[in-house]
Amino acid sequence: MRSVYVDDLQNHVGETVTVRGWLYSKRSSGKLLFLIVRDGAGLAQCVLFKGAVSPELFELADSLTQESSLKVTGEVKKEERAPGGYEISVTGLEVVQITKDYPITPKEHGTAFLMEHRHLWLRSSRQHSILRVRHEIIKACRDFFDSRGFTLVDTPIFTPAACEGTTTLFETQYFDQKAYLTQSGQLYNEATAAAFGKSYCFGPTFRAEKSKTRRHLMEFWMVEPEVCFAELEEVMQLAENLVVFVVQRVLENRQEDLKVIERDIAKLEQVRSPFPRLSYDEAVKTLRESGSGIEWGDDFGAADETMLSLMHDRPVMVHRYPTSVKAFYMQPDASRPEVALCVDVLAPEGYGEIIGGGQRVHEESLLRQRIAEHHLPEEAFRWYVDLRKYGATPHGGFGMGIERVVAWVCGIEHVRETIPFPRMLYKIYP
RNA sequence: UCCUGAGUAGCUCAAUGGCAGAGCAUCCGGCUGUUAACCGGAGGGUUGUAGGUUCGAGUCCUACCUCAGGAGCCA
Repeated sequence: MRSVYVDDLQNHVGETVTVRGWLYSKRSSGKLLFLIVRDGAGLAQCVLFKGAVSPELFELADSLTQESSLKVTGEVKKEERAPGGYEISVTGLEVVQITKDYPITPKEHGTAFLMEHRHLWLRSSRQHSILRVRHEIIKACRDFFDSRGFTLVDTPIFTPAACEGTTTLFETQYFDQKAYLTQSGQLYNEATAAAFGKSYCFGPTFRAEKSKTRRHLMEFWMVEPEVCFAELEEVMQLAENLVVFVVQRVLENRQEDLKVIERDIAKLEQVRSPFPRLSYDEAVKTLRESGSGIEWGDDFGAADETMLSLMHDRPVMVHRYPTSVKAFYMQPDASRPEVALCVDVLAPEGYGEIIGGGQRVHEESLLRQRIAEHHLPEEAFRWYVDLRKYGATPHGGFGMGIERVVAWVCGIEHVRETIPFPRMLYKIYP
């Protein structure tokens, strides 16, 4: 018998096919039995009339429990009343395993309970849709860079030194020496960009900060492009184009999933170029007028970022932060060295920072000075300084946090639902 | 790390210091077009842990544990 996936049923109307999957739910009105079968591609309603099938088959179907694995065979019919528009009239059923006491029932549950059962929660339609949007976003990022001449060049997960000296890193043993899990591929990207002209990396990132908010994970994914000869303006344009492209692709390909998640599509349709741009100076002025106690020189607090994010209907780009609140490698503005040539992209609707980046220091002497000022180990950065000795160019790039983008695009509260198995503060199960 | 809140049936939640409850799930019965189906019945409890106050504690007090929300921290 021909096995098909549920999203392909429309091409098999009138044929007898087999669907392999799990029982999502069951409804019965006496001699009429509806099985909703989930196969990963979709949900299919399967129907049995007592009398029209053998008593054994009806009995077997009636004994199925939620999440039992099975192979169901029957004729595909177009049926308006069925979710998805197609229905299978069951003529055969093979039970692979009867499931007992599946913990997640069709009723409501708290997030603590659901996170404890994350390995099973992934089967629920809402979680399933969120992760399909995540897949689309990741694929869109790769397509965006691949079609613009970027080369994917992966950067290492194990790194030899606490590079920036700012974030707290996860320390691990690397034979007889200490190593740290990467907090960013950016420094290595600068080396690969000088080899490939423009490059990007896409991988997991680790931060040991004890952050406990809806925007933070200990392990998350970042896509980081780096472009030689690019100055701040070019970096900002690239970031804007990427965000527009990604949102557009989700709107094109994942309408069904956005519907399941109940996302307000109109808000995403507003995400078009050009994005509003705001210098840090202007942002501080606006925030102070709105009642924030922020002083020039402070980094934005969570409330400030949310406020800025709520002021616009599309992502807003904030550029030229004070050099003192940014990383050591940020290139200072030549006309105003107290500000850095950097940019953050804040997603609308209160979601906040999804991208951070800018132009990097490209002069050897200035970089050496910065390394000294930040008390960073000179030896660990020897290779990084080398990049400024051999064919230095102005260059820049940014990092985009995938989970924050998924949370924003899906319109969900917390980043923990945007990654299959979130690593949270003190929580590493399952 | 700090602040706030919550832990009661498998799940989601009620219960003025005075008999431990409901809905869903499970099991049994009924129903030929259901959409979180519906209707009837049954079983299901060391009220997070340890101590204390009280004639009497799920409820009040103390400590601890766990979870949630937020802050700080965080290219």
